[in-house]
Amino acid sequence: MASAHAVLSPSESMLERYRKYLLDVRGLVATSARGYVDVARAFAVTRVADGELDWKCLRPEHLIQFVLSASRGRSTGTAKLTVTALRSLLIYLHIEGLIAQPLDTAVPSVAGWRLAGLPCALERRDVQRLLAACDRRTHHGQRDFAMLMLLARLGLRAGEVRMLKLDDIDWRAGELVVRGKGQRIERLPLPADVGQALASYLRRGRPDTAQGRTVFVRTRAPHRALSSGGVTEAVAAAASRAGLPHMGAHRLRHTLATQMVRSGVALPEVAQVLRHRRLMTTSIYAKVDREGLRLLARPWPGGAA
DNA sequence: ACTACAAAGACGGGCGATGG
DNA sequence: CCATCGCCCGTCTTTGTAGT
Repeated sequence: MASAHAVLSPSESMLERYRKYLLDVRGLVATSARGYVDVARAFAVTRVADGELDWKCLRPEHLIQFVLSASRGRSTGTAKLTVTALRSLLIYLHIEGLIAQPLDTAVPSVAGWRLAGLPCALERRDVQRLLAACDRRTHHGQRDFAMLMLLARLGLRAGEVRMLKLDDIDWRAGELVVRGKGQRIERLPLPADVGQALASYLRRGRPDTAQGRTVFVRTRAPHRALSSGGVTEAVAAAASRAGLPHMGAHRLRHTLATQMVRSGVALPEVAQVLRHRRLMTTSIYAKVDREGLRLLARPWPGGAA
């Protein structure tokens, strides 16, 4: 990281302007802008000649070359991000007058089929094992148990657990304010057992010296809010203690959705719990359900079974 | 039903506070 | 004082929304 006094290289100062454009003009959130700038940086190094950025000699084949080399051995999703970010950069360069033509249409498209894989849910007893793997006699266990309850019973995302504020819990109404993906804010009913886990952590597990108003803080000093890896880490550690395969926090969200569909809950209701805006997003779990039924139906009457 | 765009989450590697 | 492990960072992957 360059210090405040160091002179930024030509590409770093261009990238910094690009980042500001993404945030201020395009209105992206910081995490998205970061991903775009990362791609732009990788592209910029291919354009450096004699320590200067050279856009004049840029040709469509250079774009194709870059996408191919950046995507080799990567997932289709990553290739798509590369393409999207590269187009965004080319539009920016054109706006800045650095390239004469908006070359974004010269970037090749990436074919990709969504919903190809199936998210795999945990069995009910495995969720119980995961929860039981938290030693609730310790502060650490109190915290992890409360976080796991939010993930497993309410289907929150890891980031939503991390961002939860003390004031987001409405004990009287039995509701929870959730700050979701895309800067959305919604209220969710707070089941009694989840509320109990939270209350127990707040009374006995959360250090008095905790900084700020976030519910969950680091178990070790400084007792500040967890960063993005913290929640994932707690799930992974519990899975390891329970002797379950490695998993992250999102597995619990999948599990809740799949269990709801399997027990016959209507899709719009599942979508409401997951806070999906489009039913199409939820319908992946309907597919899971059909796959499950197909497996059950495999020993066809009259067959070998 | 497709692609593009956006904003997450997962994960390996390594740092450093902490408690022995 | 030093080994441990919870946590952070960077990179890659996955999930979610919108437009056509």
